[in-house]
Amino acid sequence: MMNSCFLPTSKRSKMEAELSGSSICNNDQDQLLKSAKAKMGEVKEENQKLKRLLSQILKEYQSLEKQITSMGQPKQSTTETNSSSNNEDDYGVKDQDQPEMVSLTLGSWNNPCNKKQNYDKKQESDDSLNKTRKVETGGLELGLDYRNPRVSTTDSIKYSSLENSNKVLKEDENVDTWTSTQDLKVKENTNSREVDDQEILHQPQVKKTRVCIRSRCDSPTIHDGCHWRKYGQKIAKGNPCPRAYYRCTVSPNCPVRKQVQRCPHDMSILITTYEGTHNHPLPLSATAMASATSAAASMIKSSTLTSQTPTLTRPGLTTSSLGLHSSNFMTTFNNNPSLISASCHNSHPTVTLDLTVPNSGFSSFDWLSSSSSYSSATSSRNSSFLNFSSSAASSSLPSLDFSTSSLPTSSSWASGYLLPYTNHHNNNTRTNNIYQNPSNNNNNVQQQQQQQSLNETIAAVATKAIASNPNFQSVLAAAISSYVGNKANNDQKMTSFPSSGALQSAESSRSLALFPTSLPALSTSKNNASVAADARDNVG
DNA sequence: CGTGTTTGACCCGCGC
DNA sequence: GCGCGGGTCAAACACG
Repeated sequence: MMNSCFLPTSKRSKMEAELSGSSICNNDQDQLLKSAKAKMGEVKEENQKLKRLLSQILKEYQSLEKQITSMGQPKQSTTETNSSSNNEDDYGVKDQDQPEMVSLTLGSWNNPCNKKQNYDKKQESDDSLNKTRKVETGGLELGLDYRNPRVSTTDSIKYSSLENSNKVLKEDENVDTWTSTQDLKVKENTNSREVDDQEILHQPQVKKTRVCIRSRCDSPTIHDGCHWRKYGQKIAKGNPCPRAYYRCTVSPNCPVRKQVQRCPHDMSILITTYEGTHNHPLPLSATAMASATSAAASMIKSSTLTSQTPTLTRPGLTTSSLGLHSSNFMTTFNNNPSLISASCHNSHPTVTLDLTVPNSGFSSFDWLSSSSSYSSATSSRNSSFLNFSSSAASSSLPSLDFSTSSLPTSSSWASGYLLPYTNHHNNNTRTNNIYQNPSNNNNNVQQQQQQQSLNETIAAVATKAIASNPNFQSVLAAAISSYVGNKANNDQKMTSFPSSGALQSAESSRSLALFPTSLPALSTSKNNASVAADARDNVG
């Protein structure tokens, strides 16, 4: 803004001339321009392909939707779905009164039939003693549950059901690598991936998967959209800071626990450890965190990211050998080995997502809506959101917000609505955000051009990252779910992307801000490989 | 009065 | 078997 306003006229005109292409360029510049134009063309082409893909999947979704609503026993088709659809009584709210819920689950205990028993402490104890938990209860589940009460009260669809194949569900089960059960050994293993899994299975019994998130946070705890009740506090050995124990109180029987502790070496770092799987739908505001944690677990599961985890990762299985994981998203993690890692503490497989690493893809994981900030939220910041922002220059991921509607109090979560990127978010504190407020007085044409170019570049990068992800189709499905729900909800909650870009063209005026957090989180299925491969090829 | 927090006691798994 | 440490319970307390 400064540079364009206060540049000498001659220099400015020269720059403008260069931008407009009227100046005499040497061959290099010419080639650069040509290559840039070619890339722009590729991006546009990619946009069209994505758009077609999206519409195709949307059709698929709608047809499935019709099938499910027409089915007499809709729940039978979603036997792998978590128990959210049966939890109506837990909330005392009928489906039709509930806001749409997206349930991201991570961990085990996904057997809805034995849910109550599973959460019973004694039962858990028995399970741990038996050491022969069944696959259904001991497996690590990663699922997305979409509930749209306006369509049907029983259309709780696991995202993978969109894959239109039972094989997918089977594959998803087999993806579990951290189950301790011996039963898995009995399973027929016919492909190489399962052979890899076998190596994992030989490790000693492991407990529930934990996801540890390290983030810089001043408030006592990060706000992740769920409602927690503190039930204990301990001084852990080796750390002068007390460790607080929380349990999820969104549902009375929810087994999810959370531990919060300050890093002994850096008090500004808050270490939050999640354990267990929510047995209830999560508000969208909570799915952000669930996405992040699931993403970590998913990525750890699908490839070797660090050398710190010889027992939990798959030897010999690298991103290149996976082939399909060579996205920018993966690159982001691979370039920051400390960003995500897996370890095993007290037989708990633990995924650590370090959001304090500078210049990472998630360099500033801002939980602006910390519990302490809710009560003091002003009108200018009544929208709670978390932000996976990144440095535009160094990151492979664009800055995108995963926003939700405002939450009324610190002790209650409200129904979250997916609110795509809005500029007013940037007016607050994040000055390094690559998207600038267009209402800035210093804007001029050149800056707008640069902004647009930057946005397009970012969109291209995002598109590439998205398209090259094997979970692309699932993400699209999730996005569609979000889209469908929001469409029926209130279009006024949706705002358009600030500038033209791939995402915008992919879904008319709606940007899919869901992508950044849900990308790696939604699926462990390998069946998206073909889609991802196609997309990657298209991206080039 | 309902809800959430604090804190000492207790339980249990693990290592020696 | 014993001690240690992590995790949980539950009564007392605080707060709106």
